[in-house]
Amino acid sequence: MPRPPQDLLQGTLDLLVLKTLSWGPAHGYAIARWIQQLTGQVLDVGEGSLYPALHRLEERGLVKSEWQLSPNNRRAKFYQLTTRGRQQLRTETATWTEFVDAVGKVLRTTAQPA
Amino acid sequence: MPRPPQDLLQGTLDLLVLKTLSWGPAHGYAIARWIQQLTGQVLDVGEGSLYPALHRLEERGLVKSEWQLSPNNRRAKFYQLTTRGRQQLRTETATWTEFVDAVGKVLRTTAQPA
DNA sequence: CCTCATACATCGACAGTCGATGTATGAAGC
DNA sequence: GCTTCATACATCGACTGTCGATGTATGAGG
Repeated sequence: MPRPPQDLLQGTLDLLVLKTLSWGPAHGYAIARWIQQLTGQVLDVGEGSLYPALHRLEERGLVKSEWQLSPNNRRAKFYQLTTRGRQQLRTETATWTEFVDAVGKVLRTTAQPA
Repeated sequence: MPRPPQDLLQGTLDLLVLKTLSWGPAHGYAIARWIQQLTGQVLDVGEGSLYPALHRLEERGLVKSEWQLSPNNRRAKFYQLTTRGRQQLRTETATWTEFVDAVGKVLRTTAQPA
């Protein structure tokens, strides 16, 4: 029997990155900004977490990278989802939802189970 | 500026345990069962994670323990929330909600932010 | 008796986060 | 020109928590 939710605990970053990339190719810095901005500062992705995550994802073949020039004319490594990455995004989203529901069930229970 | 959500990633277990104990005193084994049962096997709290967590919580003064006899006449250490633990439960629940909302915001966004 | 479920606990391997730090470069102001 | 700032990459070590395995003990049930 699988036990994926636990992996989810520290796997949220991967999910977030994958999702962000589903909007289109982006480089690390932009990914961090978008997440931060979108969540109103609630989520703060440190670069020390982000870059390793990106490398991890690339090694797993979920994203691929390419050096390009950013809009402001600076050298940047753009990441984009692969087909497998898109697939992974779907399954990880589902797992996340399942996990949140499960925690929610516990939090919403007011009486001790039988 | 605080950055609690990240701590939440591996802090979910604490929250779950705190919540479970809010239903009344319980021993470790029962806590694991309840969580597992309530979530329909989705969440599986390993004993190698649970006991350290319990000890951690006790050291932080959020729960206190007492040896007692379980219903089936077996020696067991019963944990119960302290006042500070109840407080902590409230704040951690709020943080969790905030975190889930934040992730949800990212997951529900379909277009690239400005 | 013998086995099973209960119930505690610890251990080492592993992985991921975090803050600090380092580098480089284009843009913008003076 | 010069300095400063934001962009953009990256790595490092310390720390923490999870996980699976393992160990012990004991009451209940056949």
